[in-house]
Amino acid sequence: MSVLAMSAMDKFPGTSSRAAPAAPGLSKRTTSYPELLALLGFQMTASPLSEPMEFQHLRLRRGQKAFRLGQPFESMLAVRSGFLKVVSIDTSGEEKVQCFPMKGDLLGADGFHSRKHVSEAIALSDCELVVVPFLRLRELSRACPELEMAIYGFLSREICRERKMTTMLAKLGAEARVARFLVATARRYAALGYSGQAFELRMTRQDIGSYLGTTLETVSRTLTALEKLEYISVDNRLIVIHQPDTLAALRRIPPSLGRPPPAAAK
Amino acid sequence: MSVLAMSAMDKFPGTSSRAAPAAPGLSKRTTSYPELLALLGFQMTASPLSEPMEFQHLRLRRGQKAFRLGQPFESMLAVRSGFLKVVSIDTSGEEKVQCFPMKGDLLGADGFHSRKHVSEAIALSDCELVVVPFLRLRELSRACPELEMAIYGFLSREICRERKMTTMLAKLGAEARVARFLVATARRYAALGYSGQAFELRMTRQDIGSYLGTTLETVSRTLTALEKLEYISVDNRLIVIHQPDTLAALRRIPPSLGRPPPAAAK
DNA sequence: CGGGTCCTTGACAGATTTCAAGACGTGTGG
DNA sequence: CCACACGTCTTGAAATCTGTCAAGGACCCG
Repeated sequence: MSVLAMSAMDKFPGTSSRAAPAAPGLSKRTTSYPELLALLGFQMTASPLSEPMEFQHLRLRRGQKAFRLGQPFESMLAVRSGFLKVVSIDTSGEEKVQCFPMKGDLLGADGFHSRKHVSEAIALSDCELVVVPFLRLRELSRACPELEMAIYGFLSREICRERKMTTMLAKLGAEARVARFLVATARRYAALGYSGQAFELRMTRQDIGSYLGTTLETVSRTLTALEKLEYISVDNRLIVIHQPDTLAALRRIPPSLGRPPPAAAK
Repeated sequence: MSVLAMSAMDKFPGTSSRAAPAAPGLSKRTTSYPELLALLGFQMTASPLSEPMEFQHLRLRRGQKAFRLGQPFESMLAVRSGFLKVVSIDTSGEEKVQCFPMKGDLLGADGFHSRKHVSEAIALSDCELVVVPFLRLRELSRACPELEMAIYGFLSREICRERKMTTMLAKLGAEARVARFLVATARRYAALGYSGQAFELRMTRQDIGSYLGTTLETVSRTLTALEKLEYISVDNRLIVIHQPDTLAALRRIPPSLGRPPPAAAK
């Protein structure tokens, strides 16, 4: 029941050499500092480092956790490949999906403050992450003022994103939120060089509902309705977007369309 | 209609010596670096500065804006006294109250990223703010690594707060959100040394509704219901909290209580 | 004393959740 | 290869919450 109840039974990922079968582990592969900057999209003029610096990788299989609630915050994690969800768990046990990180995203910014992770990161597919130790980051930002600014910018961007999220939750109906989620997801895929037109959702309807502040039923119904309107095609988790602009601007679905008419039209 | 449409007609606050009657202005008073750190709650071991550093003040009268949408981001602002609201305005003109800063809060963290303000800060009362130029901050953090960490911590805390907000918006009903808003507001007053039991709201019902993702009517009705339950007392903007713990734990108000019964009880 | 803003309250429509049942899909073990 | 079990997804109907529209009252400022 307590937040701390679990901390004793969880191994810190990667610290044990003889890892349990289902435990995540450090891989022998590494990523160099310049590679890391490129992965995160920090466009900086080279790196003025005296010595080369390498960052270890963390491999996760589907369902494994990159970090757990209450675990001490020691590193940030950059996603090199794969898909995850970050779930916050408040004191009363309520869970909420906070984001769906993918390639190029950086996890753990929320832990800076309390020095403990206040959420869990769960792999939705096999993943390869780059471990960026907090202390290492501190050294680097000292040596390279541009990195410091980039980190400020990164954190600030995260704040902007969260504010957009609160605005979306506060002002839009559930259907519009689902529509925008699809568009946003499409854009993220497109930005990585994949198709922004057709893609596969890696999370369940329930995860989407949790993220968007609605129920899995509403997500499902909305997808069906959007398909009937021919804005999208849905085949289980396969999504094809036909009218991204319409979706992005959508505020509500006319009652008569897509949804079953109320028996007898009045 | 455009975001940029207004930028030309707005004077940058404090830059003109002959300020318009209703324009905010720089005051001659200043705050020293150590004072600023104390104001923001940064608990750091003194300041290893060679030369003393003073920060100018910005005075606002009720209704004036500390910064406007689209204005270049040059400074952060620390609240020394008074109350404000920060309102974001998206491309389609939708406004949403993002937060209600008060003494000790720092405004403008969202502007770091785009180098432009993406929101407006409006004084709900006369205010005195401390202007913290971005570039100055950069110098200081170079000289003082502890400050750099404090800034990371500050930004990280902001992210955590926003995440709590999205969780609240996503998981709680409107009545519970209003109840928690009251408790949170009470705690903020208490943290500043004021009474956390009785206080005055500085914002309108509409502002609260915008902040909480509901309507002013629902806010008003909920306050009335909570008063009937004797969890609080309401006298216009004066709030007295009788049962903070009950309020904090409240999830919904039983239909029969507080609200007018549906004509004939079934 | 006006005029305006802010607040309360009621009635109704509409959106969303809840509860329930069944279909679909996938992976496992026989 | 099939059957089964499980998690996931869809769909329906009813209950509930919340927004919308409307009207009146309270309050403040000039």
